Amino acid sequence: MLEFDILKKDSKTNARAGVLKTPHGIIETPSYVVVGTHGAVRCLNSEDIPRTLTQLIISNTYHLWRTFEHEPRPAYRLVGRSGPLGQVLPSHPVHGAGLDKLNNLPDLHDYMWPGPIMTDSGGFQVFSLGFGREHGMGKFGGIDSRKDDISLKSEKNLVRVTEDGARFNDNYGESYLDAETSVKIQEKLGADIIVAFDEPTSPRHDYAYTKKSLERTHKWALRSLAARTRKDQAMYGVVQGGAFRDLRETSAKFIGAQPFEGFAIGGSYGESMGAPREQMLSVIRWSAAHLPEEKPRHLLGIGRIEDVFDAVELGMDTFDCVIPTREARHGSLWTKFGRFDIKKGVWQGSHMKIQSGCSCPVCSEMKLTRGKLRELFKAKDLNAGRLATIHNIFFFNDLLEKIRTSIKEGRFSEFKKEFSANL
RNA sequence: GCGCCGGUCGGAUAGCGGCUAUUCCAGGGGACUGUAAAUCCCCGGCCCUACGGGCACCGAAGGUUCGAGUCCUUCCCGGCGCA
Repeated sequence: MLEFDILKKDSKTNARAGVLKTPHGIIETPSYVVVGTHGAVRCLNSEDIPRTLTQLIISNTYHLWRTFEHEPRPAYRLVGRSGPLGQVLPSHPVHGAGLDKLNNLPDLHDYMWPGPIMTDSGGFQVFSLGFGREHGMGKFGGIDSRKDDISLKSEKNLVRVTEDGARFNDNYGESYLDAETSVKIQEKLGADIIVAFDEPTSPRHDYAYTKKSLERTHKWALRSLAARTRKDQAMYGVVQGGAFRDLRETSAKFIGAQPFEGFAIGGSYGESMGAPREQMLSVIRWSAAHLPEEKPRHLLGIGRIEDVFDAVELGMDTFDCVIPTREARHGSLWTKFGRFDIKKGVWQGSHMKIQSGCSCPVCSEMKLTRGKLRELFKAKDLNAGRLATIHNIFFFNDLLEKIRTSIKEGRFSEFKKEFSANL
């Protein structure tokens, strides 16, 4: 169901280049994993995805389960079917809702794209809708970046975690998710790689809570394994333990010893115990050291370029992150010299390409200028987000391809240094 | 010339006697890390001993009032109508 071959190990670092084989295609690693939470990469059509060098997409158990239960058509497929680049045809209805929640869930390979897919367990929502909100913590940085006003940082905790699972109270009402339900949903969604149900802890949780939560996550991991009925899906176990070294090591040893086909490192990195970034790198170091070397390792939710370079260096194989897609929608376009905001006045009427020499379809086929893209953003044209998203995803995937090549050619460290210098 | 209507931050707006003048757009700045995010936050007249404070301000000038963008008078400007 999942084969992983390491083709080359870097001599100076723990970086490795490999191939991950799934029933729906192969993934060369290290690889970026594009986020398609609701069963669609936001702003893109199924036809756009193959043009972005994408190898693997991650969708979310919680969101798909909740939206398919309540909405006939998840809102994020509104862009429509694509025609030639630059055109959007009227959207087509996507039917899903009915009476039986689980029966309505689509197989993501039919619904989203036919290539390799992974699904997250919904575990992150236990945190992000729960203590994440209560503590004003996001995935990274320790605060909700959307709010400058400190009084607004803390919001209502919408989750109640018990030993058995998590009770949610979101916009749709109440719901309950546990390891068995998550696996059942993930089996219905049919991804090539599914993830064990876990509880990420907040950086503001103390040692005692983090330890207790970790024990729960381990229990849920075993239950997730036991709940499996399909033989064609791989399952990744998740290492937790906050920023506590002994807990991370314990977790990596425990999870690493279970019959998972791969492993993931999860968590939220905040300011409580030193700089968030250093904290994350330590966590990867502590965890990776105790995971079986021959199996694939995924870093959950991490995604800035510098983070990817460091994570690759520490032996991680795949990374998923909303940065390329979200920033694209928000007007941040990536180039090898860093990112720029396409909405700024300086780009009005500009004849410059997004990035000269870029071989993404938007730059090389459409030859879209910054001025034109800015115009689309200003007009709130749906193609603005779409074209920006295509460019950004291509940029990240292309970068990872270069990283792979550099590892295979034994010059990863040099490439990292060289590329980082321009950012 | 007469009569109506109107002049509020770059544009458009709210405000109908009560303390720091509203909102939207445009403009400037910033954020975004297993997506309740095609989103959110900040700035936007002048001055200062600048995480605070002072002074202005609603076409202009007077007036009424404890208090006026808001009421009155005159003037200026714009639109419409009538001569």
